[in-house]
Amino acid sequence: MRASRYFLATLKEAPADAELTSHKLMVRAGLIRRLAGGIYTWMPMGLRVTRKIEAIVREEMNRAGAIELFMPAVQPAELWQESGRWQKYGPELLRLKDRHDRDFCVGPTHEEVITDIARREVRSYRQLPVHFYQIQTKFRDEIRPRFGVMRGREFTMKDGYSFHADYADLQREYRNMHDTYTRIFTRLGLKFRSVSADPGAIGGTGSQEFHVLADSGEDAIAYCPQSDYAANVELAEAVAPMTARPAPKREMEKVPTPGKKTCEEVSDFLGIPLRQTVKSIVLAVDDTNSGKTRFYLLLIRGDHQLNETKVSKLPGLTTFRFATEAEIESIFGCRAGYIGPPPQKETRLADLQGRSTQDMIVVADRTVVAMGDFVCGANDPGFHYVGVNWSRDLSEPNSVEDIRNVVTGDPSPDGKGALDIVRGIEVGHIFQLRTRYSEAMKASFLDDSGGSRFFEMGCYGIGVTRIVGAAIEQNHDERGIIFPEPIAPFHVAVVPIGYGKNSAVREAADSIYRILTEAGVDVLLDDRDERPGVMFADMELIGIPHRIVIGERGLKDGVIEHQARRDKESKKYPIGDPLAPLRSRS
RNA sequence: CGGGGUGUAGCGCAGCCUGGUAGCGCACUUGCUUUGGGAGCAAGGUGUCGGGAGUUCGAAUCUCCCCACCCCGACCA
Repeated sequence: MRASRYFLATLKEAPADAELTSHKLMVRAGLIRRLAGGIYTWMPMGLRVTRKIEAIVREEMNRAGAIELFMPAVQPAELWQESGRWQKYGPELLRLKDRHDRDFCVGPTHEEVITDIARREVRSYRQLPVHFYQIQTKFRDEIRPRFGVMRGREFTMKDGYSFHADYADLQREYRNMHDTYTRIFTRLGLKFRSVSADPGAIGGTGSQEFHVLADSGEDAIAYCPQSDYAANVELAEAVAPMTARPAPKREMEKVPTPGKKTCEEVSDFLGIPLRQTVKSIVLAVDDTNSGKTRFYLLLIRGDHQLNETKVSKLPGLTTFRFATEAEIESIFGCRAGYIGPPPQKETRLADLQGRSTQDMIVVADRTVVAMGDFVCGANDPGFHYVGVNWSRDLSEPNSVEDIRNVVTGDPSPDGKGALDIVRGIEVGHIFQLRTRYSEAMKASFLDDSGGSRFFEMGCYGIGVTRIVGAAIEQNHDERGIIFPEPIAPFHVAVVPIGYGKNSAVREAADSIYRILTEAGVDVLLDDRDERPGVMFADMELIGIPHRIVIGERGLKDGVIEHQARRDKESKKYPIGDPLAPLRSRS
C-alpha cells in the first residue's frame, strides 16, 4: 500500500475525552473515530487490525472443528421471552419496535437464535456434536461506556455455540475450546491467563475467562504462583482463617470518634490497626409479593472489600440492593458511619416505622468471626466501640459466609500457597451452559434409543474489537503503539527520504516495495515526501513492527536501514536483499 | 441512577469572574525556501461560542431549562 493513496488519519493530540492510553493511541493513530457514546467507526487502519484478529480466530475455530454461520443482529422478542431473558436481561438489551409495533432487540448475544436453529434443524443424535460460530456485531447498552473500544456499546465478537448428546461430550468440547483459545491468544502475540470465572448473566455451570494481562485492566485476577490456581476475584474463595478466635484481652468500651466515619478514619484516629476494625454494610431485599423489605447487616473486616457477586449467591440475597441513607437512619437511629452490630443486653436501638436492629439478619464474613477485641460503630453518632468480642459482647451472627474479595497474601483455596493479584482485560469467556437454554426453549433431539433429550450446550466468546484495545494497553511506549506482528495493520513501513526529488531514492524505494509485496509482506510505502521526522513519528505512532529507511546516504554505500519498533537503533543491510532484515528476526 | 466537571474553528486550548460584537497553537490552502526525528517565512480560509428561552441598548460572558460528553460513586460501614 502506498501512503499517498491510503488514508492516514494520525493526530498530534488526542481528543480530551479519551482517558485510557490505548484509547488515546487508537484515536491518534487513526484506528477509530467516535460516532456516539461507546460507538465507533473503524477507520481503514483500525479495520486492518480487526481483520487480522478475525482471520486468526476463524482459522483456529475451523481447525477445532467449529462451523461458521451468520445470524441476524436484530432478533424478535418472542425468542427472548421464551428463554426468560426479555425480562431478565434488563436495560442493557436495546429494544425496538418495527412498523407493526412488534418487539425486537438488537442482539447482545445469540443463545436464543442458535438454540432456535438447533431445535429446528437438529433432530438426531447422529447430527451431534455440532459447533456453530460467527463473527458478528453485538450491541449492549452499557450503563457507562468507557475506555473507547474496550467497553463500547457496539462491538465485534466471535461467539460459538456447541450442541451435545451428553455432558461428557460437552466437557470434551469445553476442553477443546480451552485449548483452542489458548492457541488463539498465543498466536495473537498477547500475554494472557485463563481463570475460573463466574458464569454471570449467561447462566450455566462451569466457566473460564481469558484475560490479557495489563495494569489498567478492569478485572482483578487472583492466582497462586505455587500452583495453577487462577480465578477472577469475583469468584476466588476467601478461605476461613485457620486460627481460632482469640480470647478477649480487654473490656468493651464506647469511645468518642467525632467526625470519623470510615474505618480508615477511625483506625487513624484511635491508633488501632485497620485490620482490627469491622465495617457494617446494610443491604435490603424487597419482597415484591408482600411489599415488605428485609434488611441484612453484613460485617467485613475494615481493610477488606465486599464481594457483591458472592453476596448475590447467598440464599435470600439474590436481588439485594444497598439500603438507602434514610432506611439506615430509621433502623439504627444514626447515620451510616457509626452503625454496627447490635450489642447484647442493649435495648432496641430504634423502633421507627416498626424496624429495629433486632430484626436484622446479621451475616459475618469468615474473617470477622475469628476476630477479637475489634472496633465497630456504636450506633450512636460520633461513637465507636473498641474491645468488642463475639459471644461476650455480641450475639453470634445469624450466618457466617465468604462475602469479601480475596487480597494479596490470602491462602490459595487449593491449599498450595498464597494468592497474588494481577489485573486483566477479559477478552475471552467459555461456558458450559448445560441445558439452561435447550430446556427453556424445548430444544431436543432423539437419542440412540429413540428417547427425546435436551441438548447439552456450551458457548464460547471472544471480544474481537476489545482485543485491539487490550493489545495496545499491553504493548505501547511514549511514541505510540507497538503492535504484535500477527495483528499489525502493516508488517513493514518503507520510508524513503526525499522520495519526491531524488530519483535514485525513489527507484530504490519502489523496487523494495515491489519485492516485499511480491513476497507476500504487508508493506506501507510512505511515499508522501514528508519530512523524515513526520514519517518516522507516524509509523511509530501506528505501531508498525518494522521500518526500512532508504536515503541518499545509505544508497551511496549500497545499504538500507532496518529498525524494529522496539529497537533503539537501526541496523544496515545490503540493498540487494530487502527481505534479509525480516528473515533474521521474525 | 446519584454527584462533579466540560462543551468556543478539524484537534488541543484561552477569553467568561468584571457584558461592548471572538482569539492562540497545531492542522488546512497558496507561494518561496528547507529536507535523516513532528521545518521556516509570507499570505489566506475557517466559527450558529452545544441548543432553547430570558435579563440587557448590547450576551461566548449573567439567569433558567434542555442536550451531549467525560470523571467519580453506587450507599464507605
